Amino acid sequence: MRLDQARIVQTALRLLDKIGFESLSMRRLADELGVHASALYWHFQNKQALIDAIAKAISIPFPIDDLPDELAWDSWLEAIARSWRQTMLSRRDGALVLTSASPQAEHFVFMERLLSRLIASGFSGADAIQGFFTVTSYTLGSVFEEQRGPRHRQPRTGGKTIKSSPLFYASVKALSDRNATFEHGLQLILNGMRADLKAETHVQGTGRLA
Amino acid sequence: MRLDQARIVQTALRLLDKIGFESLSMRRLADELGVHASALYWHFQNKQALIDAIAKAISIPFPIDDLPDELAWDSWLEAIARSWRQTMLSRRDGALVLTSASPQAEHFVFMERLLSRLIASGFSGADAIQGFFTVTSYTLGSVFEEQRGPRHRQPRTGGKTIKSSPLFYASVKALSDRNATFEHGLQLILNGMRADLKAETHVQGTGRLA
DNA sequence: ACCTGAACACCGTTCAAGT
DNA sequence: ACCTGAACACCGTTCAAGT
Repeated sequence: MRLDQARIVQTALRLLDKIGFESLSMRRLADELGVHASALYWHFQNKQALIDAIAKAISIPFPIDDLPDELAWDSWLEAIARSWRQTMLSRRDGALVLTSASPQAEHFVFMERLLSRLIASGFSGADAIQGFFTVTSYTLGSVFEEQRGPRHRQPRTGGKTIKSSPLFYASVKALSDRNATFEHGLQLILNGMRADLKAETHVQGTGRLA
Repeated sequence: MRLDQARIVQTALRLLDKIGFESLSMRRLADELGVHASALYWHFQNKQALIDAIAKAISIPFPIDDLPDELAWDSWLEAIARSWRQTMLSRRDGALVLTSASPQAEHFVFMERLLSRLIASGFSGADAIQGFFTVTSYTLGSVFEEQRGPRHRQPRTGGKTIKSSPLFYASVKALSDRNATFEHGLQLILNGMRADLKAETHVQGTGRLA
């Protein structure tokens, strides 16, 4: 069976879910394909190029055409945040994969559309960018914490931690619904942006890039 | 010159700033110390233990005793977010180092104090935890993006990106003041929490862990 | 065109042996 | 007690050689 980029990437995705990103090596992947590691370098320039291809394969296409201009700006931000989060959650160590990959040109196209949409809604250019940065930082950090290995979640202080940290252990329960937790934080940020928008439109009416 | 944990960690920090976390290997560190890599295993059980020690050495002690109960809850959150951010920014790849390390028991003590402070201010247990989670996720994601290598920041579409992404390139300028950008996003979240707090106290007066 | 096989310069970790 | 030196099972990447 002959190799090609698609088959390599598919096998890499299967392997990623099985052994995790840290263990995903060119040699291990080649083994899985019944081939020598050097064979992969005919199809990909190096490991980085393979990672980029994996990231692209994982990425849910941004719903850019499904978002009409009539849709409220906060619905746009919600859609992009959820879409990116689902992309990262779709595979083991997805956040790590995406941040290890080179940025995809597609993201910049989408960002452009989003920023102009926010500015059209009354945000100043600076506030639009700040809001976008805040939402993406939060989304990235949130998935990162969600995907941390189980080893990283437990403190090493033994049994007495439970007694001395009742609020923390109650919080583990409270945060068990990951989706609801993410949505709550997202709304916190959007509420802050709504307040900014109100102040913005009341003071100067229209927003230009500062 | 004899080895000890302190000298190893200090050298590791110097090396970290010079070559970055990905290149920081036991063998490279041993070279820097004029010793064989195996010698390090007398002082640390394995690389993970060394990383934990590095993370601890980097961490600014949380200003837990400098924060009186009289201080407003949002000042508490601001202080913890800034302190953690400064810790991560203090060294090259600091965010990566901190997330690669095992959680420090000290953090849980601090979190406990913070949550009880938020609840005492009128938040429900659930809202206190959600707010804390949102702030920490945002802070982590924010520093992560800030510390990404220069290679990761440029799209590979050549020169025409500038023309097709004017808003994006304006945003690069707008986000140049990293501290101000971080503070703005932090205030977005805190504003959202303030709105939640108002609704909370108006409805039920006092907050208990839900 | 596409893959093998050997090689190079690396990893983390273990362990007998030295001092 | 503390370190050396060799070894084991790994890495990413290159390149001549095979088909």
